[in-house]
Parts: sequence; C-alpha cells; structure tokens
Amino acid sequence: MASRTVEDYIKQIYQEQQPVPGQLVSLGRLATAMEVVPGTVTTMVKALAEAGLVSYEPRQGVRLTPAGEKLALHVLRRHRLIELFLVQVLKFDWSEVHAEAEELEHAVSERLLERIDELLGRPGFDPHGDPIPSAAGEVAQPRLHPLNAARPADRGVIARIADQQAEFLRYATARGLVPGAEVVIQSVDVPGDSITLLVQGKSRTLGRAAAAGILVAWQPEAAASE
Amino acid sequence: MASRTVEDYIKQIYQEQQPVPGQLVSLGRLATAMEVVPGTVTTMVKALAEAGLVSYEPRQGVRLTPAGEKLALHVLRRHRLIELFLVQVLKFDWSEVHAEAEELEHAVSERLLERIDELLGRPGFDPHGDPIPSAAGEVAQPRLHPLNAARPADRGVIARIADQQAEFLRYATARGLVPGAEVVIQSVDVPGDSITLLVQGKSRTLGRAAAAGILVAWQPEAAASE
DNA sequence: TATTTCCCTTTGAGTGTTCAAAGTGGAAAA
DNA sequence: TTTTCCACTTTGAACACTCAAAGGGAAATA
Ligand SMILES: [Mn+2]
Ligand SMILES: [Mn+2]
Ligand SMILES: [Mn+2]
Ligand SMILES: [Mn+2]
Repeated sequence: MASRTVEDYIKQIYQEQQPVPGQLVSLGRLATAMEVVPGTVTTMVKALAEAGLVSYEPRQGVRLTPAGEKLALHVLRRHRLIELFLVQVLKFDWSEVHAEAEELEHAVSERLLERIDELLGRPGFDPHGDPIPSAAGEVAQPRLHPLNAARPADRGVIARIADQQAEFLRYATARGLVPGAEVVIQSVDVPGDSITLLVQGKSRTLGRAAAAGILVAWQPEAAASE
Repeated sequence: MASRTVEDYIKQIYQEQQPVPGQLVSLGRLATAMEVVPGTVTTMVKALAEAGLVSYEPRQGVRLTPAGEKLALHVLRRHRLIELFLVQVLKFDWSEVHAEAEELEHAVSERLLERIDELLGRPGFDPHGDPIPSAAGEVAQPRLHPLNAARPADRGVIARIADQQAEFLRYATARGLVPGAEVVIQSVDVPGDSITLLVQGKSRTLGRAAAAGILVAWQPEAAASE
C-alpha cells in the first residue's frame, strides 16, 4: 500500500504535469508545491522511482509511469468523490471541502468509496467541475476555455473553477459564477484589463486574472459554421 | 496533534482499564492488543508518559492521566459517531463498520464530526449500543447485565453487544439479538451451560459464552420491591 | 533459601520522512 | 572562453515507530 506521503507526491506530480501529459516536472516545482526543501524531494523521488511510480531524470525532472498515473487517478477519484459527498450529503460549502478531502482521501476503503459513488449516482464531476476519474481510471476531458480568452457576444456555461482558493470560491459564489451558470460576454476591455459579462440576469465585471480561473464551455455559434 | 499511533494506544489503554477505572494496564496486555512486540510497547509507553498522557510504573503498568483520558474519549467519540454514520447514512452492516472507523477516526476534522453528530441527531449510542462520549467528554453508563447472569422470568431490553466480532454480530442479527429487542428468560440450564429466552416471539437457546457477550437492561420486577 | 520462570526492559538496528548545510553540474552571462 | 549563478544533489542527522535478540527483576516454585 502506498503511504499517505507517496499518494500526495504522486497526485501532485500528476497535477503539475497535467497541462502537457508526459511532460517532465522539475523537482524544484515539486518542492514548492509539497512545501518541503529540495533535498527532501530528491530523496523521495528516488524512492518513487525505485517503486516504479515515476521515471526520474536527474537534474531534469520526473514524470509518472503508467503505474504512477494509475495511482494518481485513484487518489484523485477518492479526493473528488469525497468533496462532492461533503457538499451534497453533509452540506459543506464548496470552499471548505478541500482540506477535509486531503485527509480523507487516504483513509476511505474501496468499499466505502463504492457506497459513496453509488449514493451520489455515479457523478462525473466534483463541486468545482473537476472530472472524477472512473474506477477504471478514465477521466472526462471536456473542451473548456478560460473566461479571460472570451470575445464579446460569446455565450456558454461555466463548467469549472480552476482557482480553488477558499476566498476566490466564496467570491465566485456570491456572484453566481458557479458551474452550470449560463454566461454571455458583454464586453472585453483590453486596456482596462477587465471583462464584463451577464450571469443570472446580472452584469458583472471582473479582472483578467480572476477570469482566467473560470472555465467555460462555449456554445457553438449558430451563424458561424467551421 | 497526537499521531494515529498515539491515538490508538491511548484508546486501547482506556478500553483495557475500563472495567476498573484507574487500574494499571500491564504492558504485555497492551502488546497483545496492539499486535506489537513487548519492547515496542515499553518504548512507546515512555513516549506517552513524556507527553503527559499516561503515568508509567515500570514493571507494573500504565494508567491514563486526565489528559490521556480526555484524548481517549475524543477518539472513542469519533469512532462511534463514524460507526453510526456508516450504518445509518451509508447503509453498512453493523458487522463491517469497525475496521472502517478504525481508519476514519484519525482523519475527520472537528468540523466534519460536528456535522455528522448534527445529522444523526446527537445520538447517545453507537450501533452496538456503546455510549458515544459527548464533545465535553461525558459518557453515559447505563447499568447493564450480561445475559449469562439472568434468571428465569427476567424480562428486559437488549442494550449492547459487547462481543463485536463480525461473525458474532451476524449471528446475533440473524436471531434478532440486537439493541432494542425485548427479551424474556424462559429457562437457565446450568449443567447444559445454556440459556433459553424469548425474542421477537421466538424461543432461542444459546450457550453461556455467547450470552456473556449480550448486555441487557432488566425491567424492575413489579412484584419485588427492594 | 535457592532456583526457575515469566514478564518486562534494554540495546542495536531498520524504515520512512524530513531538514540543514555543504557540494556540484551545466546553462547563461560576461 | 571563462566565470557566475541557480537549481539540484549529497551528506549527516533527527524523529517516530518498529523488530530481534539479549539482559534483568521479582514472584512463584521447589
Ligand atoms: Mn480539492
Ligand atoms: Mn492528501
Ligand atoms: Mn468499533
Ligand atoms: Mn484507529
């Protein structure tokens, strides 16, 4: 059985290499993310390589092996199912489930996870819109785009909040910027570094940086073919 | 924060010294219960004493300090609330919740525990009839008696199953011997080492050893005053 | 009283995870 | 080309937990 520490390292490597699967993750990046000194990561990564979970290229970085990726997806599945369970069954706010899931993901048995999955109706996405890997390790990858790349008159549905800091999630909730909400872009102010959009009948303006944390599935424009 | 290991040792010491609170628990007993070699317990107990959780009398045994007892009750509260939650909300069988709770009791936050307690309606007893300590550390101690000490015509309600091995719990379930069930003693066969009683309209016979694992709250006899 | 026995303790060692601090490789700057 | 610099690695040590095996205390037995 992988220890709690190993599970967290593998999950972190998966997330750091997400943008470009198969990409090398530098150990410095990992050290920052795991909040340990660089020497600790070097030691740990050698152990992970020994266990066959990563391939390690000294001074270049690490990347997950198939076994590592399988483990990462299992941990992510636990994490995200637990977050959804906490929100739907125990009425937690979506801004406070992450820390809790970070612990519980290492403690739930397969049997309990299966019960939770069943009770929730085999959901595909967690409260933040992140896809929940299936028990077999498959992940949905909907084509989403950050709000900051939108153009006026674009119309779509918020699918995912990438910035999951508690403060940002509370900010987003207060403005109706939650997965499932329909949005229409009203204007993009390039010099002003902001974007204005219509959500739930209200006009909202937010900066580019904030907009970058919100991912939208755009509706295909009826007029523009191809 | 007490580690998982420390919490388990302290809980075990509490349970071993339960029959006579304040009693010394021998390290050998503890080694058997924790499934480690005796030397490990000696080392660990010194650390627990150092942390102020137990008082250690070399070659005599250990006993919890007030701080140790407080910790034990907190862990037991988590364990028992989790067991009840698994049975009531996730529809686990009461014979399979123990192992799960043994892990989760170290992973749930105070906030999550509070939600569970609230959702369950601040219950006083777990699925096996064990009292759930309050957040303040108070435990109900109903006066219960083992079935093997019953006399013919005694009448009462099963309150607790002390033998919590999965196999015994399934055996008990199949015969209606569960907390809340009314029982009337029909006969006690001393040479035959068995006892016969009426449960849910059915007559059941069980051996003394099995009867000892079932605790009953007897109804005061109407006829006998004093 | 002398001996045996059993439990408990001590010692030395190993694993997993971490840090502080010193050392090194190699890309980038000069 | 040479130097500088930063990221990475190495080394030595600590902490929590564990075991195997040897040593010791004192109650029970003879
Ligand atoms: Mn999360
Ligand atoms: Mn975690
Ligand atoms: Mn239990
Ligand atoms: Mn436990």
